[in-house]
Amino acid sequence: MGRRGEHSKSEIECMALEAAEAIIEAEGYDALSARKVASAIGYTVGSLYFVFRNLDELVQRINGRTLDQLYAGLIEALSDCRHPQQCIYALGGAYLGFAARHPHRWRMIFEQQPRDDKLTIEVYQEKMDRLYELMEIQLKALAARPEEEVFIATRALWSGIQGIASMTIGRIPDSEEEQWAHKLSRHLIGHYLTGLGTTQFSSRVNQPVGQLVDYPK
Amino acid sequence: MGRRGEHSKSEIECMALEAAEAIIEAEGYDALSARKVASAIGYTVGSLYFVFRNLDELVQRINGRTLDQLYAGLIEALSDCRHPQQCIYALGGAYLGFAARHPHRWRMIFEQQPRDDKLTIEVYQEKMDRLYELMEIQLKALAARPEEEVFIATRALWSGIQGIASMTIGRIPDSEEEQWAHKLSRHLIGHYLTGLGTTQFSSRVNQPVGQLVDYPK
DNA sequence: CTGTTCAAATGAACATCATTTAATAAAACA
DNA sequence: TGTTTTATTAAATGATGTTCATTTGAACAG
Repeated sequence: MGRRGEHSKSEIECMALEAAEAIIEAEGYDALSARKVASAIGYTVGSLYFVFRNLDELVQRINGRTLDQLYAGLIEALSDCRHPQQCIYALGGAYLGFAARHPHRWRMIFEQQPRDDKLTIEVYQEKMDRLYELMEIQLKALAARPEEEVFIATRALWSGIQGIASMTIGRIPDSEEEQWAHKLSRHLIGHYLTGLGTTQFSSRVNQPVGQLVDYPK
Repeated sequence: MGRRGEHSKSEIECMALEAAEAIIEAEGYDALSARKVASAIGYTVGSLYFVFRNLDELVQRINGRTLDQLYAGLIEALSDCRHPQQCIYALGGAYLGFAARHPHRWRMIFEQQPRDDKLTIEVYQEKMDRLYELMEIQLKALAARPEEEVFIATRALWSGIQGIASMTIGRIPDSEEEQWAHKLSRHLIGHYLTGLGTTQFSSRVNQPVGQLVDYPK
């Protein structure tokens, strides 16, 4: 039972975040409850509300930390690659690897719904932009393009990888699932970049078999 | 107050599903509750459990219906296109349109987590495969490729579109968001298909500026 | 018309949840 | 030592999903 002054406010905060993360990692988001977190750190529910405004805030804090860890993982992955294209593959692989290793926490980022609070969303968005930026840098290095196009390409590519993760990565870690995710990722990135490359000079030099028709503007 | 024998079991089931869909569409998944559905159809909670095993089952039934509607929308979209590539754009556009028009029900499909019941998941998977198939047909028509590659391409492309939807479509309908989603979709599909087309004959005829390096097998 | 049957429908009960708040106890300070 | 402050708790509130004993009313038997 947390004795008076045994832990500072920020210590309790940290303990709570770690306990909550452990619960989520082990049993999933639905298993998270204020009482469970409180008892895990040796306090009662009320104390949690002394530190966090509500459970939503706790979840958003965890999401922030998860995004930070993800960012660190991507940075780490970039140290193993040289050429921009290699780096893009590395980013995709690192993202999928993280999602596969921490499926519950990763899903939580996208499944939480903030009822109010635009402020926290801004911090959130900032962390997301940081992730985007890593891809943007590689795309810029790959080919000189108008800023607008790089912006779009970045979002399209990240979205594609995110989609692969969300369609293939289940609730419990499964190495076969992850392999499949990586395969899809390499396929999508590979062909997308090839397409980006060919349209650099001319958008329709190579008409494939079948009738390739331009999308109506 | 539902009088004795006023509605058959399947009628109540249908009423409940429609009421629940209306609640979700209007207030989101979190606003759904057994009591709310029951009172909406003029019955009490207990009666709901006479028809559905639990709320999870009701949600899965709704998801099934949503997937059916989505499928119908995609079929509809295919009637407006001629060439395979046009059709692929149309599929992507129809998917994003549906997600934008019914954000809550669309999200529910991916956010629900089945604790048990592999049986319902099979029906579920079957409906998903039907969606995949629509894309698969177009890809096959676009270019003759090994079956395995078409299989992968189908999943990669759908995943990409799904990712775009999940990253851009928020909780409340917003036409600007939807426009942005469509833009990303056209971009991703366009370059991906171009890439797929160029690699049909040779995988590296057009080396872009910057160093294009093959992904290590 | 009366009594019995039986499934449909109910509403209360249970356990759990997030959140609030009045009470308390310990530390800090006078 | 007495007062103030505040960290901490326990209990209360109202909502949730789910269960179940009870009731109700329609259909049928005599």
